[in-house]
Amino acid sequence: MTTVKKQATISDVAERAGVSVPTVSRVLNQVVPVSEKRRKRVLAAIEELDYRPSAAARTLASRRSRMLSIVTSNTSRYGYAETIRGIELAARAADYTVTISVVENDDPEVVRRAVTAAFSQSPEGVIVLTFDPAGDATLRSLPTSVPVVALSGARADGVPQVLIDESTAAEELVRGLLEMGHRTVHHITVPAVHGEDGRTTGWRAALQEAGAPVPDIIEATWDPQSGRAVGRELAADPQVTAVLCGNDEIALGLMRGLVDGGRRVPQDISVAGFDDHPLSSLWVPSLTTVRQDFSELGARGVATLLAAMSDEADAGDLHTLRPEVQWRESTAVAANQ
Amino acid sequence: MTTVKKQATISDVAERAGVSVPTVSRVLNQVVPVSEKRRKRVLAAIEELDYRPSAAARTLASRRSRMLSIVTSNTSRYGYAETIRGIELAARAADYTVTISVVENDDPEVVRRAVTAAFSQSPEGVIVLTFDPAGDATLRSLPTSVPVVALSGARADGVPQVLIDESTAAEELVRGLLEMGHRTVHHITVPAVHGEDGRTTGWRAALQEAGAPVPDIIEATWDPQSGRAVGRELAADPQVTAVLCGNDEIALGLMRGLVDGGRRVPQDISVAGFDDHPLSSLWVPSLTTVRQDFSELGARGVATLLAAMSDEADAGDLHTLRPEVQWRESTAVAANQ
DNA sequence: TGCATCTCTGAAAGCGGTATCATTCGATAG
DNA sequence: CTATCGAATGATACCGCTTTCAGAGATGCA
Repeated sequence: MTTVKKQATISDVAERAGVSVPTVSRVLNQVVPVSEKRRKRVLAAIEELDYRPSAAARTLASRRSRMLSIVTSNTSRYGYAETIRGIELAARAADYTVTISVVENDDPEVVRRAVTAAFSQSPEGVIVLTFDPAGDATLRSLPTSVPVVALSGARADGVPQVLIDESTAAEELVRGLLEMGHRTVHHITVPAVHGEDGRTTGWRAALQEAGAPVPDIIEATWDPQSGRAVGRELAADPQVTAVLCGNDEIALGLMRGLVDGGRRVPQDISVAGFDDHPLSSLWVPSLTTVRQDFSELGARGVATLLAAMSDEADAGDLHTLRPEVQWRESTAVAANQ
Repeated sequence: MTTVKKQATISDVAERAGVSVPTVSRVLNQVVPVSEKRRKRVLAAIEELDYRPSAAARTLASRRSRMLSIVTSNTSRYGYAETIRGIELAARAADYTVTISVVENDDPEVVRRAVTAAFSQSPEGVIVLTFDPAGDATLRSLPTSVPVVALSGARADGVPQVLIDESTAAEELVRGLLEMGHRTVHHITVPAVHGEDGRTTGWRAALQEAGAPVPDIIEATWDPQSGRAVGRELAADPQVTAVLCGNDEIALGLMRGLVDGGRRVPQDISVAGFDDHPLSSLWVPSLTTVRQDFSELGARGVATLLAAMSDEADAGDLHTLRPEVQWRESTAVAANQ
């Protein structure tokens, strides 16, 4: 079985180096100067004993956990995973450790447990991914004992926030599609926050501005297979010539469903997604989509949170990221009927 | 700015409930009985003060952090993300919190920093994802002060391990392809652990067993675009009629590259992947691949680690998961030439 | 050389819990 | 009513580190 040898403590190091415990602490935290002579001895002792400070003891004594907590409903889906990666990178650069707590859905009890888990480590700040109802519900039930930042695609009140301006990008996409001769653009959504997400808002605005009909919204789940099911249905509807999807995974599923139903993309139907999933440019046809810089979103989230933690930010703060439309093969001029 | 009110401590609760501090601790940990009367008072006080125990203080006093640490080179790629999700779920069920530390590559300094980060929280156990060289290097430089489990696609020595038996599945895949009339099967790998991964071993074994030629291995990176580049090259080589890829993302990239080069899948060339990425069944054509249950891998990893933590496991332990071949549209009988 | 002024260092007191152990309480038996 | 014993409770001592705070050395200037 694994050999277990006891971890050295700060007093082991102090003893070995022939200095007091606080002196070791000082060389560790390098804020108060320590004479070169002792400093070297301490460093050597640390090396020899393979000493690693106990984060728990540090947290307790300093009342600073150097931890940030992420609350999210999902860790493996592309946009979430990339955002989390961005957060973890930025946090590490600022010398913070990140813990993740997962809220599967917006059930109050589930939310409560996730919040408790998030706070059990006494984080100095919390980042909530409000891409969906679960994140949204969490945001509303967070204690106010610690600074919070929301990362999202739609506005939320009372909390500093980094927002991806999905709405403008969606408008651009829809406008482009209309210019290609499509009578209107259908829209498939993923379950959104309370109210409406920016993609939907932009989509509707662009249609109305152009005087185009606004079709009923089609609701899908987060599972790409649900896009396929929708695709099979839409394949039968000759009215549909262009579809904007809430994310790329749904779009890819949709394309497959359309093919299942005997339609061709983009000759018969144009399809656009949202996110620029790493596989979307490899699809046949490659997918027109909106590139969102999720890891940048995460990094900005951390920056905003650190600002809030040092009182340099407030609840009104709003940082906006401009996503970028990528026109690719899955969209084309409308067929002459 | 965000309102900050001070967190209640255990002695606030004790005072409010009119009991001693240890009594509060006992109702919290419910291991020693407490009279119903006091118990109720304590619970009420906890509720009223919105008290949440400090994990740091607990860790320090009990020498049990209730933390598990994952070391991984990647958090957003499919297989990794799913495994991490499985770990997090299983850990939570066992009342453990999970921290992740990322090793970007196998540079010794990078590895050292990741190890330090992983250990700073005094985890009670560590899970290493040894899917690649970075994870592998980490495993070799981990201190032995804490139980470790490796999650992997190839054998590693001296550590309890959960292994996906890729080799058998790869053999099955190659054998199937040969039976479809392909002269041989080419193989594209992703950067592997030292030595060879199970996919490659199984691939070679099946070819040799059938007396088929064993082509040179083609090396790709973890980036799906590298698969596309390979595809464009292979499209020009008439010898190539079947390709086994190290993972689905490469396979999807490859298919795109083949299409770019004017070849059809599966009519001209059969392609198979590894992982059963959620999008692989939606591709056109849908991808033949090997379904790996990553979240089960994570769950088993936690189970094994918990066993090791209670001395019920040892370094020789090896649990094996049998993945399952999924035959889909991207593979077909060889064209008559 | 003497004294004020900085620097650097160590002693001591916690941070918020848990573990140990002695004590008290309450119920039962005699 | 008292003796007895187990169950419930509280006092006390840390866990490993940081944070005062005061003292010891080193340095500068008169």
